Amino acid sequence: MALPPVIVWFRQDLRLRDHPALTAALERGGAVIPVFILDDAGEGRWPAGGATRWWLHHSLAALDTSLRARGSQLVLARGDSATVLRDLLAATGANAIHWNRRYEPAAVARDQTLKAALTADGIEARSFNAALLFEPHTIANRQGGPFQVFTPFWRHCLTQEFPAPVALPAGPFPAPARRPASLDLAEFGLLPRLGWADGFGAAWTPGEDGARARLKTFLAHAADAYGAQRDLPATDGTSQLSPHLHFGEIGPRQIWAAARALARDTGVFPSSAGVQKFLGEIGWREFAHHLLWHFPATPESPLRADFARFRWADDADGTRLRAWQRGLTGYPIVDAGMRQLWRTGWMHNRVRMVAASFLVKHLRLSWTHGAAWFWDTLVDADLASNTLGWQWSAGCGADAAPYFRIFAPVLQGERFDPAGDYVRRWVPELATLPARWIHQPWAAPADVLARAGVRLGETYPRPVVDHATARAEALAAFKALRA
DNA sequence: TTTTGAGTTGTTCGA
DNA sequence: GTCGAACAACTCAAA
Repeated sequence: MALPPVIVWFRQDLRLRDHPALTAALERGGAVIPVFILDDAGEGRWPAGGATRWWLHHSLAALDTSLRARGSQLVLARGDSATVLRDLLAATGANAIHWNRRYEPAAVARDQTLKAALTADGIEARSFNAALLFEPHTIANRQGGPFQVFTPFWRHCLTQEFPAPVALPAGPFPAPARRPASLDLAEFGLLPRLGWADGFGAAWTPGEDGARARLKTFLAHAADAYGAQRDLPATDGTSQLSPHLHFGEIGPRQIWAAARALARDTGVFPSSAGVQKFLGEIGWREFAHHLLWHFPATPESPLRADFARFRWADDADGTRLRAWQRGLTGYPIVDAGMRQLWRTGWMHNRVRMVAASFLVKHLRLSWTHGAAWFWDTLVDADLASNTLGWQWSAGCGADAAPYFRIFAPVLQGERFDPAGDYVRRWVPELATLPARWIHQPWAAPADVLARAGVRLGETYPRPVVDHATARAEALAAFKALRA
């Protein structure tokens, strides 16, 4: 009598290496049935946005290819997760389900209910940690509560131990006697009907192999210089691992192990200040997930409750929001970022901060508008990171920027894109403007504009708000909140 | 137990 | 041109 098969429920862990749920299933010795369920309703208010759906399509294809190379294949299903899993149990004779945990409020609630119900019915439901260095409930301050400031959080984390990544299971994977039916990937309808994602494929390689290649390239070429280069949007100074991390094509423990391996040559860990800074970013991702787990209302509500009564600007017809979304604010660094986002599904981190500050401070539109737009357009849209980032920018979250920190778009452009290469690339109508004026075309002499073929208000917009005025109004509005 | 110092990413103003 | 101060308020942890 063969052992009953085990269902391995893939979610945001689309890899085979360092996959504790899969490894534990294989160790039982029976067949494994890998399944992915598209369950939008189960995501609560945050079903995957357009750009992440594009990524998910390709990542699922890559995972299926990897599984087929091991004699297995990914079962695709759509609908209520619990119902699908119950049907699969019945159809395959499986008596156990394994999954790696998620930390978004809707997923946590769903998984807890499901686990209790399955256990009550005698089905073994086991969950594992593949997404984080530490389980959120194991990291607490002296008072026993969650850290709300990054530095003490991370300092504390660095004193704690976490397991090494789980090795790639040896193949082939035992297949079940009865293979359940699967949808075709195309039936998920994850790819956009319109062509807005046409440029994504040139920029990204979704899937575990793509993630590993990206990490390898980054550690070999960019990590040591990360500290300085990461702030320059015209260069490839960042790791660009965020979408791979979101879908769990690679996990933080693997990244940690790879950085440690790199340090073997020097005998020092981390091997350089750049690597240390990069690992700190892994720490921020960790911080974001822990905060979301502790404060599940934060995707919609400010962590600092007094912000709920902040008076945002009136934008009833959506003019301001649309100008920001389309990259037509008249501030080149902001517009370049918003257009890079639209074209590639990604925006450089430095420019995200500038664009976010501009929306919240200069346009005084709620951070929730920005969070919603990023959620739909970023290939790395992640509820934990998106929430932390926007609340940080607005000054209403954990360890948030002080209200008077208002990024000056011209200054930021001149400081971090001094030659204007980034602006030229994404705002082609300014491409031939000299660097002296490229971050403030409205101030350029008429003959300079004419030679560059720029007609303000026609080929490129005038600034939607005046910086000095908007800054003063934002300072007053945010200060009033304090009173 | 209480006090104290420090804390991702900035800008402007005035000396 | 450079530099320090001011722009709050609160959490956390070390002393």
